Amino acid sequence: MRRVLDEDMFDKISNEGMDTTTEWKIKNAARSVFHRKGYAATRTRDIAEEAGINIALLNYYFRSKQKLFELIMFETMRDFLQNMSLVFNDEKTTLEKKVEIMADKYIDFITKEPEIPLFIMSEIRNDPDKFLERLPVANLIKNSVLIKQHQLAVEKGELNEPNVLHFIINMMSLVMFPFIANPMLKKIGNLDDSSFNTLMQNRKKLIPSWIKAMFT
Amino acid sequence: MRRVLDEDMFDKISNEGMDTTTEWKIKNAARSVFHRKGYAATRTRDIAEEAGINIALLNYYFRSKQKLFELIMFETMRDFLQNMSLVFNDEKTTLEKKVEIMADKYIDFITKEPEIPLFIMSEIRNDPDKFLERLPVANLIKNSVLIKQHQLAVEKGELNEPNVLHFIINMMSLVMFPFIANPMLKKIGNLDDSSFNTLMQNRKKLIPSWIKAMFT
DNA sequence: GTCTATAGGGGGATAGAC
DNA sequence: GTCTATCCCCCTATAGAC
Repeated sequence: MRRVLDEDMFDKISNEGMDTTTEWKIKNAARSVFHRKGYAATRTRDIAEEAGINIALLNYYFRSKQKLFELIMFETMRDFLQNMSLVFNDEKTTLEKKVEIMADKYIDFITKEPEIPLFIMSEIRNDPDKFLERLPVANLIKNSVLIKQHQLAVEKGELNEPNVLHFIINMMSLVMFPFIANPMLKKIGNLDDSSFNTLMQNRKKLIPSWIKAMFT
Repeated sequence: MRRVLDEDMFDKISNEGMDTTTEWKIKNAARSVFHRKGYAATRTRDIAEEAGINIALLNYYFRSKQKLFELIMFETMRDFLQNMSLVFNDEKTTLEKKVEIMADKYIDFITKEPEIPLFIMSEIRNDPDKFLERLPVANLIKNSVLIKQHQLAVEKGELNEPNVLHFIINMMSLVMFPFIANPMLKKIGNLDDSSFNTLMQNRKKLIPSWIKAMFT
């Protein structure tokens, strides 16, 4: 079953139980290599090798390196944003609780695929419009429950900083930056992968208390 | 005067009043393009064009794309670390004052060349040992005055978190992450370049007060 | 020092057999 | 669907004239 990739990207992202097909093996290898090296430094040969197939087959299924990359990029951003959206738009949790869940969920999510934050930021830089225009990045956050709750808290005088952007930036910074600067931080702190992960686990509890201290 | 690049990189980094030579034009173009696109996505043609010369001349002065890149990378990291070192190792300032200076100096430094944080993190990922082994990244921080002051403050019971790594990570996160996530944040906050810069100027004062709130 | 012309190699993509 | 063989373009680097 050959994939046609000319329609809406998001239709193509579902993986309907094809977890062991050739297509799946290629996509998995592509995700791994693209995440690790970025688009420009990745050779289709690397992907083929990691998938245990050859380049011809890669082009048979995905038409081109470019098309395969866009698929991976959109899938990755979808996962990244979905995680955020779920937390930001939960009607049942308080603002304070949202920070806890965000730290907890995101640190687990990124620990499993630690290359994702740097990958996303790098590739967005290369073509901001392409990936930001097509995805509901802004709306997803602008209309979120979290924004409304923050606005309400500001009006009640519960927060010392009215600009919600600082709130969002700081939350994201404290969670994601350590993964982006991972090699440098491991060097500075004499950490191996295991102790780095422990450090990040500790931050799950620290970050909510820090956010609270900063803004109240 | 042809450059020989086989010796210690740092000897080559001084620019002794050659601010208008061809070599200088090429290096400047290279810095700009490498910072913007990264090593893999950069073509020597791009650099030559931006410098207003041709590829042959680029190779005449710098031997190869690889060598030219390493020069730029080491210069960039040197500037990046030097800025940090000056703050971290000032004997005369308190820990609290260091945070103020760090936020102030770094935000100005990065605002002038906003691509630097993402550039450094991306290229270090591609070859962590190459760039981290040769530079005094770790020692520069481990033996710093800031670390000693932090240790002392912990012993006096003035800080609520004994691990200095969290202190350093949070300071770096709050300053650098916004630049790394720039396109996404501009999208989320409906910002143009000018209002983004204003936001960062505001953070100069906010970050020190936040750090204080977090740790005391 | 600076250019034009070109060599040389790597990497993406396809043809065609099975 | 999957492979081998091959095409061809693009990019880096160099030769050689000025």
